[in-house]
Formats: sequence, C-alpha cells, structure tokens
Amino acid sequence: MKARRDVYQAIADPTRRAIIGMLAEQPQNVNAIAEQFDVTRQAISLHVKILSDCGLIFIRREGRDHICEARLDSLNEVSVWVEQYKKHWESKLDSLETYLEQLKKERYGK
Amino acid sequence: MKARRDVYQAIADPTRRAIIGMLAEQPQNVNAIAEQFDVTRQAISLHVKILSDCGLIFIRREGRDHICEARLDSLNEVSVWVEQYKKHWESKLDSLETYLEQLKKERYGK
DNA sequence: TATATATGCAAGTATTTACTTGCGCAATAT
DNA sequence: ATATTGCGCAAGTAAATACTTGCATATATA
Repeated sequence: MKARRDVYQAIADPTRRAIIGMLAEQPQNVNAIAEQFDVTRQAISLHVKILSDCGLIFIRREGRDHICEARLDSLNEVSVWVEQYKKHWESKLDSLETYLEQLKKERYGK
Repeated sequence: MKARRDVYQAIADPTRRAIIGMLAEQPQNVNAIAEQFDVTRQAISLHVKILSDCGLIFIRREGRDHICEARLDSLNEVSVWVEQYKKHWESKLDSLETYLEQLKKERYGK
C-alpha cells in the first residue's frame, strides 16, 4: 500500500472525495470524519493518511486530536489537466450526424 | 474487472491520461496507440476499453481498424468538482504562521 | 493513579487492478 | 484460397486497494 499515490489516484475514491468535501467546509478530527461513514475508523484513518501523503489535507495535532484540514493546492494539477481539454466538450456539435460528417472530411487512424 | 468504473477512476491511471492526451490531438487505432507505450497491445486494449466504457473515448470501426477518438464530455464532471474548491488553493495565505494564527481564532474538531 | 478517549500501527482478507501470454476471428492483402 | 494485420477474449499472475480486527501509545479526565 505504498505504491502510486498522486492526486489523481487520491481523488479516484468516492470516500476520499467525500472526506475532502467535509473538510473543505470545516476541519475535523479523524473520529468526527469516521462517524459520518459506515466503515470503521481505521478505514477512514487510512484514507486520511492517503490524502495527507499526497498533500490534500494537513493534519494538525491538538492534544490527542488529529485535526484534518483541507489544503487543496495540489488539486490545481488536476484542474490544469482537465481544463486543457475543456474545448473538447464545450465545442460539441449539434448532432452525431453532423459530427460524423465532419470526421469524414479528415483522415484518421494510423 | 467490472467494478467501479467512473471518470475519476479512469483518469487515475497515468497511461490512460496519456492515451487521452494522444487522442485529443488525433484519433488513432488501438495499435497506433499501443506502439507509443512499452506495454503489450492487450494492456492498451484494456485501457481503451475502460476509457470507452466510461464514455471518454468513442470507438469507430473502419474495416479492421478500431479508431479511437476523444469524447471528453464526461471530464466536465471532474471539472465541476475540482473548480468548486478553487478558492481553497487560490486564496492561499502568505505563510503557514499566518495561517495557523487564523485557525486559532476558530473552533475546530468535534 | 486508574480510566476513558483519540489515534496509529500491524497483520490478515477479499477484491480490483494492471499486466501477461495464447488463441480465435474478422478484414485486408497476396 | 492463404497469409497477414488489427483486434478482442480468456485465463493466469503479481501487486495494489479497501477493508477488517486486535493491539499499542499518547493525552485527557475522574
């Protein structure tokens, strides 16, 4: 469990995206997060660790509490990657027919 | 290999992101894609299937060629999700000290 | 000091992932 | 017709993933 661990992989899991959502609203300790899910605290603890490892959350110790706060700077990498393709889905043509029509005017494949 | 297969999971793999990048520039058949990687054609074929399954690419048959083209509409989901947190990384404070200072003024944890 | 609380670590499991090799099939090309 | 090319399917493997339970370790509280 120490392999590829980048932002893309971190946000691939819906539970982790939910955790990010919660922490973006308000920092919370691990137990508080875990109570909002059906899995064990340890499962959440692992998700928190993964998020922490890739820099998406920052863990501040306050007594025995480990308070997690969203630090979403590294989401910028995803943002940049996705936005570069924005034209691909925003310049949609009206129908598939028109689309295919256009495709035939060009050369494709190898 | 038929479990969770959403856009987030699809783009979690660097090879698949690379394939998307290639196809965004120019549609290509499976072999043409595979030649640009060190893995077998079948490995790429699987990636292509995953991308196709979640709607990120469209496969058009032309004789024996399966020509893949980027259809990145579903990236919009990722875009929307990421952009909602943009303020979290764009409103960065100058230093960690200032940041922590601000945190102390609020109540955290459970 | 004893006890409860918050948490991490370790080990074990089931499932998924990312691959591989081998094969079969359809569409060209010879 | 036969060979070649492009490709998917099936089966197998190694590793990663998402969990679990059990235990150890701090910190707070009675």
